[in-house]
Amino acid sequence: MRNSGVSSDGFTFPLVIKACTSMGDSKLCKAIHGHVLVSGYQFNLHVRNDLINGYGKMGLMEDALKVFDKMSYRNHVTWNTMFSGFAHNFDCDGAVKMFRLMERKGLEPHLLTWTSFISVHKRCGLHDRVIELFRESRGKMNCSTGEVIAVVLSSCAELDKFQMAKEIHGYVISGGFQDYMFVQNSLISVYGKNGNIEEARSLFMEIKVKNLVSWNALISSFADAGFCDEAQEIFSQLVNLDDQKLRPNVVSFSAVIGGFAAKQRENECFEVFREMLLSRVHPNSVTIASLLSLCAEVVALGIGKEIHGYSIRALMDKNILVGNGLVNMYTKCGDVMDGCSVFDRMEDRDLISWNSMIAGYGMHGRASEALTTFREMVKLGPKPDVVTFVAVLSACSHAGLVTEGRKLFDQMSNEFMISPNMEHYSCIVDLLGRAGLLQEAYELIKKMPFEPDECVWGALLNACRIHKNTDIAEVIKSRLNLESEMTGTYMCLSNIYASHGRWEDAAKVRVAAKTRGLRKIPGQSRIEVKKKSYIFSSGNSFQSGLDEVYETLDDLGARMEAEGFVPDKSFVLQDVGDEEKKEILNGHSEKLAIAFGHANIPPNFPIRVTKNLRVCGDCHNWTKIFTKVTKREVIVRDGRRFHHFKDGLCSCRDYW
DNA sequence: GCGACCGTCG
Repeated sequence: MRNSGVSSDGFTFPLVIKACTSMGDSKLCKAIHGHVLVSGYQFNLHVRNDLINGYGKMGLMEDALKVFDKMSYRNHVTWNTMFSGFAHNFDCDGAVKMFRLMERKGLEPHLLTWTSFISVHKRCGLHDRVIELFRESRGKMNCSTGEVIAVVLSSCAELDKFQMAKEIHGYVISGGFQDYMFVQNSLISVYGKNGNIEEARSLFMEIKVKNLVSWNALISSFADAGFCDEAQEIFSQLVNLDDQKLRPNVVSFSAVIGGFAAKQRENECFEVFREMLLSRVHPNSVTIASLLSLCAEVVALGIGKEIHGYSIRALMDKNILVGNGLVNMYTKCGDVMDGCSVFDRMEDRDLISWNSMIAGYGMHGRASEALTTFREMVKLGPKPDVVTFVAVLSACSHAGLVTEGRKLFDQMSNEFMISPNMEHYSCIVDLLGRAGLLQEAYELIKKMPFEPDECVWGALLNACRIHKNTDIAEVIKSRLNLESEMTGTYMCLSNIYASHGRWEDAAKVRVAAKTRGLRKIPGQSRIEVKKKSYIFSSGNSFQSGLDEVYETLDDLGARMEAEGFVPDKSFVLQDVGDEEKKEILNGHSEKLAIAFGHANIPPNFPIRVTKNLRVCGDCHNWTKIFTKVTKREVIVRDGRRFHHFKDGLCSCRDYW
């Protein structure tokens, strides 16, 4: 057009600017801006609004502001476009400043102003503010838009405000928004997050023309509610539609993968991931984070490392979600050093990054590193939250740092203004209890501002077991909630009796638990051999390779006995299958308990494991299972904790 | 005769 000598006008420029914006070509946009300046259209309102829009969408808010500042005449679209720019750039402060400026100028916000202004709060995660602003806007405008309703419903879902969502659903119907697809999609999602999948499904059926978001909302509703097979079924329906406009995207795949990951169904999870790659749908940070979280839960270090490699090749390793997932995966798979090096290399760290690293150090018994990281976080990082304190307190508890733990517990409420919850009390009781300060722990429980739960009593009970105190154990027994489903507490009590040779009392507690139909969920162990994960648990038939495990255990047991090791029999084996009972009789399982359970491994105890075997996970009774064996070091996992044995010395206090 | 600003899902 320009080559043929036709000049642009106030209609041409907006179209070209829009094209630049959709290509994300900011250089070209600036060049067009130059043409605007020399061709006399710099005062055209439409052109200027489009320039503001383009710069805002391309992340150049400074350029957008320059255009805005130079304008002597602005209309409501100008203001709305600025708010939209702040929203796209997650700049809530900028939007708030602009809103105040607007008020100072005596301008009333339009419906679309409210939409953008509310949206920026949602994008910045300020969901409470979204709801406040929604009320304010409805009060002032006496109406709303479907777009705002979609945003507010999504914030309700984030805040678990399902009652409010229902009220807004009422407003949707009375206000005539019920046929608006964006609102319908949002409603599916909020009902789905509340676990009301039938309502989500019927809302979905009511949508006449469904888009991909509608499908994804339904798939994730089922996946979130734990119905991953149904989620996959809906996903297949979507695939079978064979509609060019409705091809599953990264969100659809990630929802199904996330559903299987949450259920620790790794086979299905990786199968869907493979399908995703074959369909040439590119995974993003959310997909990778789901897979890493699965690897962490099922202790699949090999696959976790492959995913780490994939994320590097896909240039995603700098992403904060991926980084957090890697720190979590490495530390939970027993590789605290690799977790640490990922953390050190992260360019941005959020609350979750810091919490994951502190918890990672804590579960490996590296309390001093956990505390150093915590202090560093206080100095440079985000404000510690409830999870941070669970991590530091349990780190102290694991390492027996009583003074530090007490100090942190006080600081938590006095300096950080975080009131301790049940988990924090469990940690501090565990800390004091393990240190033998049973009376102090008991006094603390009595002073708790709310009713202690089974975890708190369980921590004290466990301390009674360690320090062979039956007096306090008896008191706890009377305080235990009889409706409790915490079978672990009963089993601990039973073990205390057993350790004192009070076999009848031990049996009574067990019978009491059994008559109420309480059964301990069997502990499960996992072993990763050649990138394949094997699961075994007591009472179940084992997969192949068990002979090798027993061979190793026999070897360990024999060596321990040869070193003059005396087994700690304070635990009794319970809820075992017939096969295990036979093994207990022939002494096999006792060796297992010795090897993994409660060993005072003597100094310089030679640890040799055949055929590079790696076993991980936990069994309730035979709690400690090897996770990683190198020439000089053995890492053992006990629930969420890790114990490092090096040259016969263990970093865990229990083994001193 | 033509335009600008808002939104839902992992």
